[in-house]
Amino acid sequence: MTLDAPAAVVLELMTMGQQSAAHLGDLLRAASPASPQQDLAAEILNCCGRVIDALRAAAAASGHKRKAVEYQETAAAAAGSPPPGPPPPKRRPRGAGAIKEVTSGTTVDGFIWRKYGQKDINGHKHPRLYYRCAHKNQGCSATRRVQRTQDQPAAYEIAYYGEHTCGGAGQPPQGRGGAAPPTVVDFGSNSVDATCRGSPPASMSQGGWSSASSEVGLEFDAHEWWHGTEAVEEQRMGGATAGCYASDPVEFGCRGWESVLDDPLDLGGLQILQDFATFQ
DNA sequence: ATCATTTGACCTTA
DNA sequence: TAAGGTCAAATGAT
Repeated sequence: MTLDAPAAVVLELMTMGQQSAAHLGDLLRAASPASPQQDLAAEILNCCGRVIDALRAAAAASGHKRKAVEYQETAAAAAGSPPPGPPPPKRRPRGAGAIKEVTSGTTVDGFIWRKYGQKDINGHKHPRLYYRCAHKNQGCSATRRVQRTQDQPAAYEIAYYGEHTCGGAGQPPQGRGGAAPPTVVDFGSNSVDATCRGSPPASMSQGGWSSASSEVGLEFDAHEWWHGTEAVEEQRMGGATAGCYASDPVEFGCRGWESVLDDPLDLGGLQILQDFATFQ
C-alpha cells in the first residue's frame, strides 16, 4: 500500500481522532457506567475507524497506477539537471506529463480558466477541452486539459500543465465577475463559515501545488466559489457541482462521511481522497 | 463596445 | 500521416 503525503496526513489525523474518541469513551465509562455520551463516543470511534479503513483501501487500490507526475519526475531524474539549452517549445510534447491530474465530478477548482480549444479525441466519446489561465496576460502559463471520463459521464479527468505565476484564484479578471471572495481557509475548524464559504484553496491561490497538510482539507472546498463563466459552463456541461457537506452539521456527521466515502462520484468524497493518494 | 466562447484550420509530434 | 494541441476569426453574451 502506498499513501502519499496528504492522504497520509488525513490518515494520521483520523487516527488521532480515533484515539481521542477512545480516550473520551474511557473517561465517560469511568464517570458513569452507562450513558448516552458513551454511545456518542463509540459512534465517533466507529466513524473514524471506517474512514481509516476506506483511506487505506483507496490507497491500496490506486497504488498500482503510474501517474503522469511520477513519470515526469522519473524522467527528470533520469535526465539529470536541466542543461542550458534552447527555449522551451511553444507546444508541449504530446502526452507530456501533467504536473497534476485529478478525476473530479466538477471542473471548478478555484482558478479562473479561459477555454481556448476543443478537440474530439480518438476512442473518447466526449471532446477534450483545453483551458489556459485567465491571467495569461500577466504571464501565467498554467493550462489544463479537461476530459469527461468514459465510464462516468459526470466525472472529469483534469490534467494541469504549468505553474500558476499569477496568484490565480481569487482574482477574477477585471471588467467581469464580482469581487473575489475571501480566501480564508481554516482546516482546523469544522464551522460552516470556515469550510463552506467557497474560498479557493490557499495553496492554490499562492500558485503551484503545495503538499502542505492543509490542502488535504482544502480540496474538499474546491467548489463553485465565485459565479464566473466557469460556473456557467459547469452548468452547461452538466457537471455536478460540489456538495458542501460541512454546510450541514448533521450531514457532516458519521452518516455524512460514510455517504461521502461510499460514492465515488460524490464530490469531496472518496474520489478526491483517491486523487490525493494517487496524484500528489 | 468589450470580452468570452466556439470552431475550423493550422502546426507539431509520434 | 494521423492525431493531439493551439491559434485566431467568427459569433454570442453582457
